[in-house]
Amino acid sequence: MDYNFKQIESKWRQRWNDQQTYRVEIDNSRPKYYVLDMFPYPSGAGLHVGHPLGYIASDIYSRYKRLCGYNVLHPMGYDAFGLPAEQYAIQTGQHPAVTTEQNINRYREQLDKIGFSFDWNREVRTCDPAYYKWTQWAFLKMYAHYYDRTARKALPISALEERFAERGTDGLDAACTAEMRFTAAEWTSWDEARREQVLQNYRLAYRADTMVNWCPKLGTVLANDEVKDGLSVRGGYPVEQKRMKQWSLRVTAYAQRLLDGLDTLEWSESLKEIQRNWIGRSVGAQVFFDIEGSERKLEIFTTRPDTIFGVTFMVIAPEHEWVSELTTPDNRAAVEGYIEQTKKRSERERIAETRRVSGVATGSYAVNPFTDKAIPIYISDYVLAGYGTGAIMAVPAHDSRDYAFARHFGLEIVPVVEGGDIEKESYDAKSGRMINSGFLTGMDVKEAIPAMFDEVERRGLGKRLVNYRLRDAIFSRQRYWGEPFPIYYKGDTAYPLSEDKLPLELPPIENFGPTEQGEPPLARVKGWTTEEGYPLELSTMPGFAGSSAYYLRYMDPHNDKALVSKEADEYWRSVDLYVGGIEHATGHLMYSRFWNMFLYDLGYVCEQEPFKKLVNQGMIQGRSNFVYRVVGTNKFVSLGLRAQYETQEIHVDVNIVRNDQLDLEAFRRWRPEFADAEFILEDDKYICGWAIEKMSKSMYNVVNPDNIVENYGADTLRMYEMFLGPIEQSKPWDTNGIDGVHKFLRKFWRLYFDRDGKLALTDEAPTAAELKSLHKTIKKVREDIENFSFNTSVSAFMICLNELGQCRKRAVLEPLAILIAPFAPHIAEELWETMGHNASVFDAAYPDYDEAYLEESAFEYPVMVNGKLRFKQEYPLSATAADIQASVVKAEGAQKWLAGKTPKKVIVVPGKIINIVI
RNA sequence: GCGGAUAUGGUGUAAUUGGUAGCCACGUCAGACUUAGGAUCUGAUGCCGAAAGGCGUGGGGGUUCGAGUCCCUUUAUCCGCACCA
Repeated sequence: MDYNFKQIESKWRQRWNDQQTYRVEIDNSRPKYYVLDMFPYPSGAGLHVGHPLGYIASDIYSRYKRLCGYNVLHPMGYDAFGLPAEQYAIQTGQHPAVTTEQNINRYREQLDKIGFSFDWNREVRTCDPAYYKWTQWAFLKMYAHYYDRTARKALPISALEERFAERGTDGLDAACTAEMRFTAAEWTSWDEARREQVLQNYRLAYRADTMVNWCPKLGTVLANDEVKDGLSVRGGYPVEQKRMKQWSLRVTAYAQRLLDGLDTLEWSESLKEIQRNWIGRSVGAQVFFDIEGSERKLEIFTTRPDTIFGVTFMVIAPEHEWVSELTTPDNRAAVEGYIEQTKKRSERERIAETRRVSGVATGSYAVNPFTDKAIPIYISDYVLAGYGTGAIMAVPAHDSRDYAFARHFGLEIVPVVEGGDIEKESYDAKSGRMINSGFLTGMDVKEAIPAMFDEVERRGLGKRLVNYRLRDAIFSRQRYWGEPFPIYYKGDTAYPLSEDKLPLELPPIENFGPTEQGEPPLARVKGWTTEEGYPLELSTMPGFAGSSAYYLRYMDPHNDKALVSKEADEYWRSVDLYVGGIEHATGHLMYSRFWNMFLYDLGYVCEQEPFKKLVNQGMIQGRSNFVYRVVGTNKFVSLGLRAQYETQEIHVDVNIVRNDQLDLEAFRRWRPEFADAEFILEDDKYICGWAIEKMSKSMYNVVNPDNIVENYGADTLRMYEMFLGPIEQSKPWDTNGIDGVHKFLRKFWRLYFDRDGKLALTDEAPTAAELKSLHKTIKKVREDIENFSFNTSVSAFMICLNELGQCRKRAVLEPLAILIAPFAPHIAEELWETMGHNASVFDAAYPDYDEAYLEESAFEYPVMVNGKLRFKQEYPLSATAADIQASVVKAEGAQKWLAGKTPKKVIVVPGKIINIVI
C-alpha cells in the first residue's frame, strides 16, 4: 500500500476537529508558551502559497513546544475591517460585512487544509461588535488619560483637572500638543467648552486641528505609515497635506519608552533599527529668538547650538502659524504667491523637487542673541511644518541646505568651525575648532555644544530639549467599514459615551461613498445620535485600531466583562514568539507596543512589551513562466529554439507548467485563442522561459496552496515550504523541486509498511550505526527548531533516511515518527496510531538525544601540507596533540609530501585537523 | 545622502562559527527494470585537464599554519528613512 496522503490527511483533519485536539485552557501545572501569527486581512484573492510560510513555521514551533511539555496558546483570527472591502462595496454595492464573511470562510477552508494546530475556539474578528467593544473601550481610556512625564506614565485626566484647579500648569510636565501656561484662577474662570479645549491638549486620544495626510481619491485621511513617497500604501493614490480637525493618538508621549523598550526585545537588529529611525530621537536645544518690533519670540529647535554665532538668517515653514503676522506689507503679495504655489504642489512633487531652492523673504527681522545682528526671516518649503517648531535658525556655513539657500539669495555665510572651504560647500561635520564665536572660540565642537547649552539656559534663551521624528497617529478615517467612535457632540465639543453603552455598533448602510457635501458615509444614517439626540462622531477608526490589542483578546476571547481577565493575563502574559512580515515595522508593531504600554500603565496588563521574540518571514515572490509565440502566427517555439524566430513573450499560467515543461494539452484548453496552437519542440518537449516577479494574477504566477495539497498533500507542502530556504529570507516560489520532499515522505512511509500495507516493524536491537544516525538527527532537529532553521532540519531527516537504508526497527522508527510530527503532523499521527498508540502523537514526549551514542573512538584527521589537504590519517580520540605531532611526520603519506625536508611546524587541533608547514 | 541586509555550482541551498567548500534536494547525463513513464532503483555531476594536478565562495588587498567565515577597500542587488534643522 502506497502513501495515501489524501486519505490520511482528511482522516486526521476530521479527528483533530472532532476531538478538539488543539483546544487550550489555562493550566497552572504546566509552563505556558504563546505562539502568534500576524492575523490576516481576508482579501478576496484568497491565500497564495506565500501566506502560509510564516504560519507553517510558527505551527512547527508550537507543535514542538507542545511536545516538549508546554501549554501552548496558538490562536488565529481575522483583521476584518479595512479599505479594500469598502472600496469593493463602493464599486459593487455589496455590503463589506457580506464580502468579508465570504472571504473569511474561504480563508478558513484554505487554512484547514494545511493542518495547523490553531485553537479555533479563540478565533477573533475585528469587525465583530463583541470584539470591537474593547477597541472602543481602550479608546475611551486613552481619551480619559494624559501622559505625565514626571511620573513617566499615563494618569487619569481627572487628576489633571484637580491639579489645574489647585495650581494651574505650575510644575506640570505632560505630553501635549502645544505648551500652555495658565493659573488656577484662570482655569476656574473658564466655561466647560473652554476647559475641554484645554484638556484636548493633554488627552492621549484627542481631537485637534492638525496637518494631516489627506487622500482625495480614497476620501480619507491616512496615518504616516499608510503613506509612502507621497502615495497611499493602499491603492497608490496621491496624498496631500491639509489642515483638518481629526482624532489622534498621542503616541509621541511614549516615544522614549518605545525607544528604550527595543533593547529588551529579541527582534532582528534591522527591524529594531527601522523602529529607531521611525522614532528618530535627536538631542538638541529649544532657543527663542527676539523679533524686531514685536513682543513675540520665534522658537526654533537645533541640534547644533554651537553654531549660533554663524546664524545669519531664519526660515519658517509656509504653514507656520505666524506667517501672516511676520509678513510686512511690502512682501505680502510675494509671500501669498509663494504659499499658494506650495499648496498646489502635491507632497509627491515636493519630494521630487527637493534639490530646487525656493523661498521668499517676510520682510521681518529677528535678532541673533549672540552677535546682536538683525537677521532676515524667510519662508521656504525646505523647512517642514511637522518637525520641531516649523522654524529654524539657518547656519549656511555648516548646513548644506542652509548653504544652498544662502547662495541662492545672496545671504551672508559666516564660518564658525574650522575645516572645509565655504567658498565651495558647507562644512557639516560635527568636529573641528570653533572660530568667530565669542566665548566658544578655540573650543572643539564637542566641548562647544554642552557649553552653549549651558549658556542658552543661563541666559534664559531656551533649554535643552529632545525631539522625536515620531508623529502622533491620526486616528479617524472618513470611512464606513471601521469601528465607530464612542463620541458624541454638543456643538463643537466632543464628549465620550459611557462605557456601559459599548459596543457602539456600526449601523447598517446601503450607499458606502461619501455624501455630496463630502461628509463620511455615516452622515447618511438617520438617527446616528445618542438617545438624547446628540450627534455621534461620523468618522470611524483606522485599520490598526483593531489589530493593536488582538493578542490580548486571544487570551480570553469570550469575556464580556473585560478585554482580558486578570487571571488569563497573568497566565499567558505576553506573546513569546510572534511571526509575521516586516511590512508592519512602523505601523502595527509600533501601535501595538504603544497600546500595550498604555494598558500596562493603567494596570490592565502585566507586561510592558507585547511581543518578546519576533521573527520576520521573507516575502515569497512569484516565478513566472513564458511561452514564445512566433509573431503573426499561432505557433509557439520552445525556449532553446526561439532565437531562430521573431517571437513575442507571453505569460503562461504556471499551473500548467511542470519543471518548466509546458503541458501542451492543458495549454490548448487554457484559453480559447490557443485551442489550435501549434508547437515547435526541442527533444519533444516545450520548455518555457521564466522570471522572478511579484506574485500576481496578471502574471499568471499565483500558486494556490490548495492545488499543492491536492497533488502532494499538506505534509509535503509544509515540509517543502520549509525546505525552500531560511525563513527570514525573501525568495521566489518555485514548485520545481517539490518532488524531492514528496519522494522523501513516500520513502519514509514505506519504511514502516510492507507491500501489503501491513506494519513491518521488528523488535530487533538497533546497531551502533543506526543509533548514532538517530541520535544525530534528534540533536540536529531539536537545535534547528530552536534556531528557526527549518530548512536544515528537513535536510537532516532526508540524510537520516539515506543512512538508515532498510532499517525497520521499532526502536529507531518510533522516535523518528515523533521527531517529524511538528513538520508532517498527519503522517506522524497515522504512523503513531498504526504502531499501536491510543493517544495522539502530540501527547508524547519529544525524543531527546543521548551524547553517548554520538561519541567516536577514533578520528580520521584531514592532514594538510602548507594548508592544502594531502592525505588522511586516523588517530584515537584519546591521542594527545603532542603524540600526533611527533608521529604524523613519520606517516607514509607525510613522507611523500615532505620529500626528505624537515617540517617547520606541525599544527594539531584535536578532533579537527593537522597541518604540516614546510 | 544616511542606515540595514545580501552576494557560494545550471537552480534552491549547506558548512560543527577560523579547520576537508558545495551537505540535502532540484535539474542534467548514463545505466537497470519496464508496452509505457511526470513511476521506481543505481551511478555520475563546481570549473580546467587524458592524468598528475591546478583553479575555485561578486572584485581587489590584508591578518593567519589555515579565511565562505575576521579586517580594509570596491562593485552589484534588495529593503528602510530621507530637505528631520
